Amino acid sequence: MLLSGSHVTKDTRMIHSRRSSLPTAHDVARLAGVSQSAVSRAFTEGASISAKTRARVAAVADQLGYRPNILARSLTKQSSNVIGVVFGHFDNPFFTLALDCFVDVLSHRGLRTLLFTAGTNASADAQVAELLSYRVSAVILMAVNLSSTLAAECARSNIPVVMFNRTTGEEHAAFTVTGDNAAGAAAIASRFLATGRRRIAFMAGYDDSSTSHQREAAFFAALACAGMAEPRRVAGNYTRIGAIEATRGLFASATERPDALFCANDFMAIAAIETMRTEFGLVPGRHCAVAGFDDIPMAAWPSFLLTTYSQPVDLMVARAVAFIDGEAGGARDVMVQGELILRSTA
Amino acid sequence: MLLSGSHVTKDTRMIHSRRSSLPTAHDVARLAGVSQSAVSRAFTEGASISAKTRARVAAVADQLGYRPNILARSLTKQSSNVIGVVFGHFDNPFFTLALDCFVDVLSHRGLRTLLFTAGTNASADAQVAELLSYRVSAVILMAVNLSSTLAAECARSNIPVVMFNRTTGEEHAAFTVTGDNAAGAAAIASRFLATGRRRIAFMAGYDDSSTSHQREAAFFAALACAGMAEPRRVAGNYTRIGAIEATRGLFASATERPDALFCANDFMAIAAIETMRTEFGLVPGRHCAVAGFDDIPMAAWPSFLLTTYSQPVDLMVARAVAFIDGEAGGARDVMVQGELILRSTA
DNA sequence: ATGGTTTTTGCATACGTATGCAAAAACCAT
DNA sequence: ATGGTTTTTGCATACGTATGCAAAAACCAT
Repeated sequence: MLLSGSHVTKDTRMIHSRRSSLPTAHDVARLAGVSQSAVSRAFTEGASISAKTRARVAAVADQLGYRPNILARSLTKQSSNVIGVVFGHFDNPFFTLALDCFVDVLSHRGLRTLLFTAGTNASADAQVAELLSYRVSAVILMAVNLSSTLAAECARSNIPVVMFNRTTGEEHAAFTVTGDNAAGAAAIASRFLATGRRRIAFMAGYDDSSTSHQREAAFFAALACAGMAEPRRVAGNYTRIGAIEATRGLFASATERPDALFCANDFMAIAAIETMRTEFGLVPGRHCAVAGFDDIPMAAWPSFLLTTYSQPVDLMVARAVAFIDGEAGGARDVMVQGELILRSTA
Repeated sequence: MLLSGSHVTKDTRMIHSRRSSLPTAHDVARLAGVSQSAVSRAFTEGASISAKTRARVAAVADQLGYRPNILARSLTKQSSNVIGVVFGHFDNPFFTLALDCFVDVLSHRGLRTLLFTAGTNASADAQVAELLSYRVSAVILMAVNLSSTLAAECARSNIPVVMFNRTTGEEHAAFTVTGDNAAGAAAIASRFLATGRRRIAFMAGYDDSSTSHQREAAFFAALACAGMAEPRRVAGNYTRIGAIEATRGLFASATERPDALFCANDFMAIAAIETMRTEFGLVPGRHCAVAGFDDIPMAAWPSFLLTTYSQPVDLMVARAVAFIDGEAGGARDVMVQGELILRSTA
């Protein structure tokens, strides 16, 4: 009898429900001699239950390996504890850092992250529609856009939408968290002018990006204000290859080469630095000043030592999460201050 | 009457359920004059329903903005379509690339990604326990470890666990996908020897990492086989700062400096290259050969041009997903071949 | 038109949990 | 011990969907 392995296995399984899946609150209730309600209450903070029953339930639950089914809980609670994140730029460390930070901060609040990806400069409509059917508690869009119709649909369902590092033309379509694009661009313009740069160029991100637009506008305005002619403009589309090609375009003709270049983010600026060095033999900071935006960790690496304007990721993430928590005090658009970080490229 | 805005608002809301949340299948059924079952069937591939009813339901659903509640669906279907991913290394591009790839491949199969983070060299037990209560369909562990007891609990619940770029001592505790650590390390040893390197060093990852162990063992074995003395060994713990400090340790004394260094991954190798250059004035590839592991995109950047052994991310991800799909044909451990990528550092 | 076959439909119920409500139990002051 | 108050408990039901089953409808060949 002791050798009847299949019998033993079956017995063990029968402790749980019939399909060898995870045990339910009913299983625990039966074994603990209480009602299913009691089991539910034992796992609910502050529920009406005596310490004794809670302990008994906990013991049995432990024995069976019971954990409440969050799907079922979400169904009755009408809230899922899940935050949908739509993500686009895995190649840019600024965003992977922010994602890391988001997952971490959210998890400390008992919130989970359901991750979606959007094509680089596409709108996140498809992903957000999908997120709606997961009944997420909130949506975070990291550098992706959203149509106003879908934003309205989220609003109608009381699902807050936070746009991270992006703004939208629409009024109050979503919460927004951004760095100080205007101040940063202006600070970099000042730096270029103060260090005697005169043939200034700008490398844009991609067209649908509000950050690129705002940085460009403020940069151009600051230069115009100082009486400079309009700078040369190339587009790197926030990609490495785009930035490399844009840099080649800028320096192709040996005459009229720029002596200063502001790239709309660090990721492109680093590509520009490398291209200037290896393809044109230029020394960034001497032959041509280079500045970026974000202050990603890589900007401080000795290979680059990039001058840039910082976007404090931790703080931006904290602000975004405050929106979700409804702790933003009525604000809908938050701008986080950064600072000019001078290194050796400008 | 037309000015009675609140009345209008209330009316609009009443189309949906009472709490201004998303409409349900019952709402759609009522308006379309069919049963809730019909609505469910209209949204179920291959269900028994006439084209006419399906069209009518679709029209009403569209009008109301109805989407099936996936939480409820998961509850009845006993499967969630959600894959839990536990992630540790946001700083190493190899893993962010892999994560991007995972999310993409999974989404094309209708699977969603619930993302958790684990402390760098910690075990993922807490996260996996949490994942169990979300009734995920599978768990992917990216470079994190899992206790055998929790692996057993997953097995008991029929939840496949895939360890990505990590193996476990336990037999059959989980599926594993790895690169060819042994072949890669051996290839790099050969390269060092063939190019006349004699004072060879190795930089390990962290102690709990099977990849670091396997690369070290094969590297040491290959050198021993060629009659070399045991190489110097430092540990960079797979972090940038660790790698920088380890490099300083290696080159601190001007005598007995190594003339070749194999780092257990590219991320550390790049930090080593920078440190050698900027702090010791050495030219990687000339004064000291440097090799890494992974072939992350950055390894090909002109600033580094790192010789390395590749781990094809796409293929590794595809293999991991095959395990989840049960399409692995009974295999439990898969090793993906890479190749030695010669650039200028070795 | 008939009777048989196939398709479509709705009813009833299940999935696993949370919770309002009333009943039961425990407590407590006298 | 009593009656009142507070705490704890279980019952019943809801959350929103999927699906087996039987009934209804549609189809089809003669």
